[in-house]
Amino acid sequence: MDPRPTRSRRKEARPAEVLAAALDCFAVTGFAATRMEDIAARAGVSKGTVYLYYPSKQAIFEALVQNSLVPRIAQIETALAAFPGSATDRLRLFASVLGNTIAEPRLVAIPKLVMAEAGNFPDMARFYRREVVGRGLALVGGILRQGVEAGEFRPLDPAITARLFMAPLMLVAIWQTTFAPVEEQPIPPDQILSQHLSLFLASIRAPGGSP
Amino acid sequence: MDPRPTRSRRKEARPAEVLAAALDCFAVTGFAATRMEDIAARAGVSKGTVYLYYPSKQAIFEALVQNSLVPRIAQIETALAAFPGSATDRLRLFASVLGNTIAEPRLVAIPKLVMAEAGNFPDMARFYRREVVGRGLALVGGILRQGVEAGEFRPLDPAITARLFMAPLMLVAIWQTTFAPVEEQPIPPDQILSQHLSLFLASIRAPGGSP
DNA sequence: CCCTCATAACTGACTGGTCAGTCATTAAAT
DNA sequence: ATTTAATGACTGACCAGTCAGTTATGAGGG
Repeated sequence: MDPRPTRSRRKEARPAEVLAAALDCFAVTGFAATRMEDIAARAGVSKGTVYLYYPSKQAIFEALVQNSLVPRIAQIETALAAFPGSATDRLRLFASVLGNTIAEPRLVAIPKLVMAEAGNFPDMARFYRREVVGRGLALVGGILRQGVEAGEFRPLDPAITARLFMAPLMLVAIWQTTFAPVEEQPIPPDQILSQHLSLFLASIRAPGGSP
Repeated sequence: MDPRPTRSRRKEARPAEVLAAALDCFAVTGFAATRMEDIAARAGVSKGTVYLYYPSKQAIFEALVQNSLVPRIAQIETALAAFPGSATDRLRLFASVLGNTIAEPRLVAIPKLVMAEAGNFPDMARFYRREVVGRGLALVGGILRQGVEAGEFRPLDPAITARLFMAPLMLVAIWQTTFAPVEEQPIPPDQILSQHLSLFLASIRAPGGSP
């Protein structure tokens, strides 16, 4: 009579489902204000089941950070390693891949959570700083250094300039998840990003370079 | 015998003291994880006294946002109105005043809190968007428009470019309060900001302008 | 093919602790 | 003596985490 069983046994699928549900909840209410029952309900499961796969709320948070962003960074790293173009083209590629990531509010929620909870979970902040931010800055810094050596960019400090390159990307990400629901006349993110790319590239281009 | 009275009655000073204490607590543990007793203790007062002046924890949060940043923005607005220089100089002034604000971790904590709690308190997000972010962007946009009209900057979209100007300022602010305690070899914020100013101004300067 | 039975995935009522907010009492100030 | 700022023990709600009990599943036996 009942078409679908009220209970199902799917040991393999649960962890990922729980993580996805937790991310949805954390993204709108934050870490502290999210109840384990909320996560369970959204995952279509009871609270006890959540504890079968994760020993605590903090463990879910940690798994979330490790699962979602580190693979994404690794993917960008390999894409860039396989891409032989000029430094300018590689910066464009980086910005476009990261721009796509930023368009997913669920992924952007994670850095926001890390920032908000850095005081409560300093180990996670350290992990995130090293494995996500550090690797991202290293990638951009490497491209900048390559461009300077090739005479494509004027001399500049790669570490500082990498941060300046990333800043508008971060800002757009944060904006999307903080003020977008409240915005009256939103500006499309890609307009901001393409304007950023053209201003930024113009400002670091070596004097003798082609337009 | 007791040098200082265990109780003192200072109706006037309490609200500000409570706000200052609350800001300190929120800054390190976030809104949800801060207990009213923590705030009271840091203000040198009992929990009941806090409730004499603020009806709830959320009310403290709201008062904090209204008290700390709106005056600061107003102050920048009047400073700029009284400052007659070129658009370039006015941008420099804006950046330097905001740079000083950013150097105070206690003030930077507020936007971080607003971002983290935007989902729980959408009214506060709206207020902050309008009274702080909106006014800041309007100021920068106005300067940019003035510069374009004066032939000082090349033609550009003031709304978009204002956001690009603000991005590194925001990034430095967030960085200072998130990763700085975790950083091995920190980069001084003013190095980032001065590099940003020189790159940004170079990229928007009109072709015929002076170096 | 149907019917145990064993296994373990799953459930949700319960516990223990925490904390926002209250209020009867205390004491400073005038 | 009166007023009112200040106190802190108390209450009621809420929730992370537990565990005794329930049920899906599939193996083995008839």
